[in-house]
Amino acid sequence: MADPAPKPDELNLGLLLFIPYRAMENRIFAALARAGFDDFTLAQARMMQRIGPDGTRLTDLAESAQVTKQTASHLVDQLERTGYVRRTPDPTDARARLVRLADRGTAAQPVAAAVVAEVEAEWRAHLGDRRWGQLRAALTDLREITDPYR
Amino acid sequence: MADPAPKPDELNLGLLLFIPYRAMENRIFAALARAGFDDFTLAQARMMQRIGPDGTRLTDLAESAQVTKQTASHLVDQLERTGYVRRTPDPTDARARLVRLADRGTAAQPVAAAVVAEVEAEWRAHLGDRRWGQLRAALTDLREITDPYR
DNA sequence: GGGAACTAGTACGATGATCGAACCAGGTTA
DNA sequence: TAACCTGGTTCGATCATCGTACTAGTTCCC
Repeated sequence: MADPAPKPDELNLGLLLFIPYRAMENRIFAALARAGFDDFTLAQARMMQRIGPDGTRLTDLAESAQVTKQTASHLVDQLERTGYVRRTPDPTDARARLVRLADRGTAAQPVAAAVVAEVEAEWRAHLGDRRWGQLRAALTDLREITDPYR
Repeated sequence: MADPAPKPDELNLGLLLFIPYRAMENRIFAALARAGFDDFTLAQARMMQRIGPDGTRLTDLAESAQVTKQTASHLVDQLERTGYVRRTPDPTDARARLVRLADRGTAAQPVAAAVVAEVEAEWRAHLGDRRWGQLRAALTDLREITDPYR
């Protein structure tokens, strides 16, 4: 670590990525809290965000969020207790269970989606359509060599 | 939260930013560990990374890393105990103290810088010079509206 | 088929990270 | 100088995270 940023525009790319990442996360989290969904933590939200429409296995959630299975399990436990998600059996594998959004989770979803759209619109307006497209494209491309999950 | 990624290329930008951010962080952390700097945690590294060449105030570190002053203080305590940083008085304000890299910290610095350079080179090779430049430029621009610190 | 090896998930216990509240000392302002 | 603000610390509680160990179901291969 320690790349003490000689000039403002020469921040290492890690920091450069971190800044908008946290900004997005904070915006979503704050908006959900304002809408009454204030009974979960940021770590729990990070799990929930990764649940697919047809449910997602715990192991996949853990891998995607880069935490251990135990941590993921712990967070899902809490989300289950507060009614955001539920575990259902995986028909294709009796060992596995699919984590799905429950009532409270599906209620929160459109709120989150709206904020994502809002923030993305702001950023797009700031950058302009062309540069916005380039940013998305570059990040999507980077995924190929940086995403251990995919 | 919960934007259950309909198609791979339509991940919300938060996730798209998270993936390479964590990839970079993990690479640096792993390389430092291999080089013998294995006696600090990721959270401590996140602090250290933000220390400027002339020292940085605790409050600034906390704000930049988006943790509370208490957390930052706690992490700096540990880094001080293991010889990575030290606190020196701030000549311009007797209340404040500047957190600076100590011997072990300055020893780790070139290792970290080398990995950052290596990873950036890989990414640049993958994207091509032009797209790489666009990515950096777009992220730097985004900072203007997403960086509460700056 | 049947055992070996592997995978999904859970349980337990320890440590780390993080926060809120309260506080102190040095600065700033009127 | 009194009131207020700001940088930092201390204390205690809670949350997040991991390593180790375990159970149950699956896959592989002779």
